[in-house]
Amino acid sequence: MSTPEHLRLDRQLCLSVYSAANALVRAYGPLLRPLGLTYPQYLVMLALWERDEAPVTDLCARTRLDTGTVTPLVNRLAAKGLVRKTHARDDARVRLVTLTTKGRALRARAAHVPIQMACLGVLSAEQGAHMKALSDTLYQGLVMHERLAGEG
Amino acid sequence: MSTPEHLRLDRQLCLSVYSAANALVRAYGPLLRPLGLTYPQYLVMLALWERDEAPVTDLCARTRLDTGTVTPLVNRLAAKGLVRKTHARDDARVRLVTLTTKGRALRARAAHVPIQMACLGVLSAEQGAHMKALSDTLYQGLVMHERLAGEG
DNA sequence: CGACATTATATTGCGCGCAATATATCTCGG
DNA sequence: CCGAGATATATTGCGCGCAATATAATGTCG
Repeated sequence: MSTPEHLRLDRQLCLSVYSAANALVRAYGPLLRPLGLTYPQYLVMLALWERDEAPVTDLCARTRLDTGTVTPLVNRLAAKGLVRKTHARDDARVRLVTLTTKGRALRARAAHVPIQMACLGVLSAEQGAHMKALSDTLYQGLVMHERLAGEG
Repeated sequence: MSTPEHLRLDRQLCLSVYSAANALVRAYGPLLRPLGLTYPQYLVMLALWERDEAPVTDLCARTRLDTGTVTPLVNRLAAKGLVRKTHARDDARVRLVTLTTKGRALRARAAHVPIQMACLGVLSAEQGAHMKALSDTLYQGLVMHERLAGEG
């Protein structure tokens, strides 16, 4: 018997999104390797380049990564001398992640990265914008769903 | 000084796609765990449910995973008794991955998975179709780009 | 004040993604 | 037939994703 429509691999939205995301991360590789960063590390650095200092939880929220990923990742950034971890004065639980001079300096060398990626020219500006909007909708819808399931 | 537009985290298409893909895989978790499958394992099973037997390379191509991922993954599927590995008669290099009876039987229990996912209702049918088209375009463009870079 | 939930972070274990490398086996030109 | 590439698969090492768990500090409410 033949495969029902909905089980066909080429019909799965998830495979398309999954493989596109993986290919995207691979595409960043050649641009980030010279900077000594992986793609998720780059996300955290982007967050810090916007604000020199942030609690781990804040980095998790803005990069959409989880604490199990961010804690060791930040330790690796610290080992490279790009960030430092300090204690917040008002709340002994929170660890502030702070850019070092070296970490701040890396921003200049990273400035070309988004530009180069855009220049791969795989999607037009409108396609990119549309894809971003749909991805954000999907992300937020799924996260919402997780929350609901988590309570019930 | 403030962050230039193109370095702003909330402007990155890649973060949107990346986090959407991760959320999608997480969303499959509760549906696949009862079947004893991870999401990439599910992709390989989908490929095999379409055709009982396939060389590893063929599975890689259809699931868009690479050999370093698929080889140990298939070994885990074999350990669960869902597949078997045999030798092709005509070419001693290729290993055929074959569904076992147990693996074939699992298809019935997986039939509801795509339906349940669709019923999360995060994207409309048109949005889903559009997102799939854009994702495939992005994937194929990036893979094309990898190939070109790989040669030069 | 003291039990108890909540919050911030860290840790562990397993599977995956990927680059790099290794090892057969095949193909093809000479 | 022989040797140079090409092809199919496997292996290794590291970083990440995530669920589950642990630990400590904070907040809250009786």
